[in-house]
Amino acid sequence: MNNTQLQLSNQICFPIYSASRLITKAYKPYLDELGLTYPQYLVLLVLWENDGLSVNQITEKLLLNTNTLSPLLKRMEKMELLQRSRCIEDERSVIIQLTTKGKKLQKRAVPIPEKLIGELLTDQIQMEDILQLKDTLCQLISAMSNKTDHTSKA
Amino acid sequence: MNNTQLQLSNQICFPIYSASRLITKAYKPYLDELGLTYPQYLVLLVLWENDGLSVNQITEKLLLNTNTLSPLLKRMEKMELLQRSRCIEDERSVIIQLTTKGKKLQKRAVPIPEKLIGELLTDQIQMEDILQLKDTLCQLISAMSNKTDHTSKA
DNA sequence: CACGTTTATATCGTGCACGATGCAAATATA
DNA sequence: TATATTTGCATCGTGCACGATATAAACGTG
Repeated sequence: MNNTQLQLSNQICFPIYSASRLITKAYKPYLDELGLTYPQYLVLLVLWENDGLSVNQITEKLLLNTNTLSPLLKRMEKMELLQRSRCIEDERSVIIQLTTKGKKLQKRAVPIPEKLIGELLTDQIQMEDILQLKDTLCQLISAMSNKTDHTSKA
Repeated sequence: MNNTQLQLSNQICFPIYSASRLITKAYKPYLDELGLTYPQYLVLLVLWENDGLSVNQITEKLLLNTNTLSPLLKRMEKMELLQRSRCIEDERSVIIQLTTKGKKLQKRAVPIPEKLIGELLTDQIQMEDILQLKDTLCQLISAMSNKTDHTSKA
């Protein structure tokens, strides 16, 4: 059986999966300097942009579930990057707020995106390609994220 | 501080990361029927195309390390999808061979890629966009995978 | 042929992802 | 206002990913 459909080289999903892993790996040396993992960096990006969000609001922005974010946020609290506190108006909600240490980290994170882009660009890949890649991916994401909710219930 | 660079919406890596997770999730219902995870499915894609490869040869095709594949292959052996055996010429190598059960699964996997593509296509995203997406990603991957070797050594 | 080096694989520890489930606060409905 | 339902978050178990390390086989060099 020689199924063209099943050849690895013809799969669209495998390049996305591999690229995601390789890019996370490319981030690592820069994030290591800040003592962060890639998902932790994503949480900080959200909070730097908008501090004091609830756990649920962060799950919506990152398309992650609470069962991923809860332990992640606890680790970040232990690292003294942020503080978790129950919302007064709604005791179910947990509000995440940056500590001074968490806020200060932003300045050191500023140069990272530019460095990463620099590593991605080659003779073959121009900035224009990257932007188009991003555009297509975002359309894919919005098409797919409609189909799944982000609670951890089936 | 209002850093455009650090806005989540301006990151190229976040869409790749999210798309990868969402696509794996889209595969899940189909792979559940076969009792497979997405990485296990990838291993089978490789073996269906070329049975009897060594662990190292599989790591090269999937850009994964042995410390990821070793336990994964052991689980698949326990599932009776494949067999692991030391190579006779070189006792260091482990040869992976599909069992009858592993080979039979291919027939049930054939319709999966087409179904997935069907879910990705919308008014906004045509087949042409998907193919270009794949092309750019593959160039990114080849650019990045040159920078890292796939052993688990630093 | 001894011995240092490389190569192929495995093990360990940590941190995601995520389905399933639990629980308490808030809300809706009878 | 009791009770059922929904909502927000947490916990648990399993399976990746991956850096660090270990181990044995193969290889290279004197």
